[in-house]
Amino acid sequence: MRTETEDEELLALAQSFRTTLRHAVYLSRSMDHDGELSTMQLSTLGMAADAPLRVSRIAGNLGIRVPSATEQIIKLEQAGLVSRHQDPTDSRAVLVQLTGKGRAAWEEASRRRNARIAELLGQLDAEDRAAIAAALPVVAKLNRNP
Amino acid sequence: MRTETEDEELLALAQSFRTTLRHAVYLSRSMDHDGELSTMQLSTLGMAADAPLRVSRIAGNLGIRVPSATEQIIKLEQAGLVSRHQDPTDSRAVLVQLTGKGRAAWEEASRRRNARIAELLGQLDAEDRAAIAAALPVVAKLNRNP
DNA sequence: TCCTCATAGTTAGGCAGCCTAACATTCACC
DNA sequence: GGTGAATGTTAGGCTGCCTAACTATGAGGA
Repeated sequence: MRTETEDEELLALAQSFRTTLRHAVYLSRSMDHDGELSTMQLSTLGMAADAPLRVSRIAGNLGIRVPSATEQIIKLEQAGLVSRHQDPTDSRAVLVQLTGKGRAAWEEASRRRNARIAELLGQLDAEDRAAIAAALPVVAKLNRNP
Repeated sequence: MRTETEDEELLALAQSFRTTLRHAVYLSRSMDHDGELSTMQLSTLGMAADAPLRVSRIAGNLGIRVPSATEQIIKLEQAGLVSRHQDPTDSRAVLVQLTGKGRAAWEEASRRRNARIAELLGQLDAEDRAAIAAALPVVAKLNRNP
């Protein structure tokens, strides 16, 4: 059973969390112009980097609908970064695969973006960095729950 | 002077941070349909809640350009949530002020959104919540630096 | 005073990214 | 073999951001 005080503390934490979520979105947006690839496109490439992936899986992982994913993938295809093939085990499905150019672009953009974030995090002292490091896995949990 | 190992650790942290940033954006987007007000609109109302605010200040706080802020504010005005007045001390400037209806809508939406986040955070154990709480102020620092 | 430059905001036009609805195709199962 | 589910694509629309161009006002010097 939860007490009233605990509920109030939780709400206060939620309030701060909400503000920080907004900050995170700004941060993310400010990172979004490191070159030609948007964050979403970068994520898409990153997913397909390990193995060819279905459109529906990409959409699911990105948290967007299938038509929106199709749109992004078509753009990436037109840029020569991915190729689309029919899934041999299910002709309805389409497998999205990185091209050589796509892999190179992904690695380069990924490297550059990590460097920019590292620079940002490098301005923090060790204690603050530790706080960040401890919180990262927890945020991932939050996304799996709902 | 920074060692190579430290640099590598920093890059690894940056990589995780980047992933989590994406998670945060998803979380934020999933919160974005709790009613009629978008996150940006909610933030705008929140800013004007304390005192009437200039359009340029709102844009700056939101991290967007002035014309984009004007657009949002006009929508809020049309919805009857804010009013716009010429600044008496500078006729070029426009002060954005909450209406009664705007304040009520903001409080209601804010309360609802906090409750949803609290519910999410409530699923975490105390240790995880502490990790989140410790990291929140650090993210705010990151936004002030760049 | 008047001229010039800076500042505040709006308008116009464009683009990216997301959505739903409707559709074709294929699969799975009875 | 026929029916319903699953996978993508297409079409159309909306939101929210941007830059460029404009108006109006303020500030400061010749």
